[in-house]
Amino acid sequence: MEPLEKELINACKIDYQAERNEMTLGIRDALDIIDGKWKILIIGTLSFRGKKRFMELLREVDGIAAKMLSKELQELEINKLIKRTVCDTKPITVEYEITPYGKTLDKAIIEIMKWGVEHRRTIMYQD
Amino acid sequence: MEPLEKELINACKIDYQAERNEMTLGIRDALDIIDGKWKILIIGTLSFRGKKRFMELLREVDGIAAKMLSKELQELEINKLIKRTVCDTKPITVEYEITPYGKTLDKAIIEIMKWGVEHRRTIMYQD
DNA sequence: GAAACTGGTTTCCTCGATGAAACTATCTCA
DNA sequence: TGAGATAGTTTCATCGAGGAAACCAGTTTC
Repeated sequence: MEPLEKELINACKIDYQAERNEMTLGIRDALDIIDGKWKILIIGTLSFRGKKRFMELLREVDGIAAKMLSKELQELEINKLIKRTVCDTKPITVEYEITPYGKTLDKAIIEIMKWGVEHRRTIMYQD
Repeated sequence: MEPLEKELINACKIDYQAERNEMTLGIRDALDIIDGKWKILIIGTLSFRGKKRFMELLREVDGIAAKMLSKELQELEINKLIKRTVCDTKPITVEYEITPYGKTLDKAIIEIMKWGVEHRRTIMYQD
């Protein structure tokens, strides 16, 4: 095994019995949940900008269609990453907020975002 | 703006002029590149297990079809995340390896993997 | 009474992602 | 001479992601 892979496994606090297979499965599982164009943006919005109502999300997550937003929110709720609350206001409003479990994704999202921002700058200033 | 978002922007070393918009675009750009079921697995394999030949990748990235692998490798090469080298052996072999630029994705991949592994354990031991 | 806002659902459609399997071409070894 | 390994490409088919727009139901305002 590559020294680097050992280091990585260590970083992941994965016992050596588990190793590669569990890492691969881990990536797969994570991708199943955060897959697609929208989920990370939705989670990021709720996690870093606080709770939002449906229409607010529709406006803030640029370009998403109502159907997609609705579907993605349902999936995120099933996976316990966000919480949906119907408020007894008139007209009724619905609030979506990140759960403590959803917050555990912060680190990963921040790393993706940091890389993306750097990448975008790299591309813009080359050529 | 939420205090958390300020913190985040700080963490991203993004100047305050850029803020939200650049963060959103960053996530989008990152997703464009690492999107799909396979790219992170391929990059991870090359980054943590060292250079591989086509057939080795076909065997190690479980479940991928030759056509997909071929296509994904081309895209990753275009984005300068991996390097393709034709070796003058008989029969000719082709080596794929991660580039220094590709290595900059390590942190993000590790965070995704760590989350995925934890998530997998959470799911397995609940119920 | 009509329009506008809330939070969705439903229907219809298209296009691209992905898979399976066959095919190409070169080289080696038995 | 032909099987098997190298690294793909090509063809055909399917299925689901995602978008556009209409619709629904309740409330409130004009």
